[in-house]
Amino acid sequence: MSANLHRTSAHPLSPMSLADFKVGVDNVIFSVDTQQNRLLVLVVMRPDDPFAGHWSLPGTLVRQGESLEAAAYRVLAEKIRVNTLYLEQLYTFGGPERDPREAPQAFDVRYLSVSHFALVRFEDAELIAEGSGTAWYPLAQVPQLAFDHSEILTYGYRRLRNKLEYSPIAFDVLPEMFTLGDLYQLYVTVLGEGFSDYSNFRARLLKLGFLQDTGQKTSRGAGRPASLYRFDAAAFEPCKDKPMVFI
Amino acid sequence: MSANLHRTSAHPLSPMSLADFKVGVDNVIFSVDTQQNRLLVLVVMRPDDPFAGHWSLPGTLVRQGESLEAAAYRVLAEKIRVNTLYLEQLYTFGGPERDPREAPQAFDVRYLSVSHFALVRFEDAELIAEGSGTAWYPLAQVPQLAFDHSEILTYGYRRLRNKLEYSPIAFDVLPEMFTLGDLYQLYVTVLGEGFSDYSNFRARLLKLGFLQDTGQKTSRGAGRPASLYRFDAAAFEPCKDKPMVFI
DNA sequence: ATAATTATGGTATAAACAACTAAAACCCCT
DNA sequence: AGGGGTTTTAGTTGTTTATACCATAATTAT
Repeated sequence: MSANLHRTSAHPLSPMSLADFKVGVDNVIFSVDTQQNRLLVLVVMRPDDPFAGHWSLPGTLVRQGESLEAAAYRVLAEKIRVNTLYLEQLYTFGGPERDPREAPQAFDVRYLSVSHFALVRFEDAELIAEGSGTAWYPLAQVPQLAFDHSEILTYGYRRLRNKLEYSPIAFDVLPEMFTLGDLYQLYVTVLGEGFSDYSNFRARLLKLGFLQDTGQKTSRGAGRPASLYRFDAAAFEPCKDKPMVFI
Repeated sequence: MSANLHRTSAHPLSPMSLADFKVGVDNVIFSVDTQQNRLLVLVVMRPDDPFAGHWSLPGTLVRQGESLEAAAYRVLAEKIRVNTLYLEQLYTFGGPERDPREAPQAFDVRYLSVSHFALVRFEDAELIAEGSGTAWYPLAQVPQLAFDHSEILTYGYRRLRNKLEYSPIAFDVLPEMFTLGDLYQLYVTVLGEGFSDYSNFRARLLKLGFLQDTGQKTSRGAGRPASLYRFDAAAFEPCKDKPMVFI
């Protein structure tokens, strides 16, 4: 190992000191079932040890020449077929004790997890190889997960709430045209009630000015038909970094 | 390489597909010089190739048995002596082309940077080995940095602004007792003016109720003596996740 | 028709924001 | 000792915004 591998310190390295890593990505993939108003998380059954037979977040090890983001998209694509989604990096978990394969004496390999967070449209998210160990779980009913994945999930849920409050990610998973009721239901399902009643939510969102009325109406069951709106990304620009709702 | 190294996919691996990583941490270390009202960034001169003679963020490779956070604290401790600080993980940069040592054909090692963000108290941050390649630069005058470190710095500055707006990190680097003027100056130095004038800033912060008046006064030069306040962490709890100022 | 249901468009009240003004308590200088 | 400059402190006022609540419109179900 040559000295210039060491990037910033001027000290020469003792040959045993650097760790070698395998880097994985683990995805917290959320979806909102607007039929049943449930917030769902995608989990997979581990086929092999360690934690064989336990649920975990979908993940993979990063391949040669593959970016972290590409690996995250690949994991997602291996589990579900979906076109409409939002994905971003979440946090990197890398303590030396997070994986039981890293026995204290076995200092030859360490595992690092660059976790990602995704929100996908439930209606067109088609599970690949359903029944064989891939499942949507309502958030409150997700079982204990392998490794430190439960901790990652907690972190991801916090990010989801934050994103929904400050970013227009809802429109990445809503249909092209949607009603204000659809939008409100999505928010209630994720954030719970108590952030705003429907009437005030409506007034606030419309005032922000990035929802354009398409003129079309929809009639779904009883009640007055609702107007269909479209998200106007350009008109959203001034609203960036400002909260859309207050929790 | 045994099959159970592969963590979640059921497919067997071709032996060449996984990447081996060296993992580094690179720190964006900010400090506020309240004497001159300047926001400073710590940079170090690279002694070796690649980018020998260029400035970069202080960083190091992660050692065996060392957590990411521990590595970040170690880098910081190697460059400055400081007791009072805030540190958190920022983002992980890991594209396969971010380091020139990763030649397209040389797929044997990849470099990953788990960047961290820190804010330290300038008054008791003592540079180690000053003159020999460690320097505080005002943010606007930071030169082009090695690798993708300029991008990391931009990311870190965005995080700093965000943290200051929503979190009580200012009190991690202010003295135990401080005046409202001190606090305001810190905010102005980082955020620029235009978020609130001093009078309204005062009224807002005091109303939030987590600043307790110590009863003591300080007299620094001309003008009426200012009250000294202390940050009350317990009283801050209800204010968590609510913005302290509006940009 | 009538009731139930859902969408829409308000109002009133209280709180918060923004710009500004005035007083208080110190320093320094003559 | 007194007056001018400086900085902290404490407001005032007009405008905007959040919150709770209500009335009406347009549809489906009975």
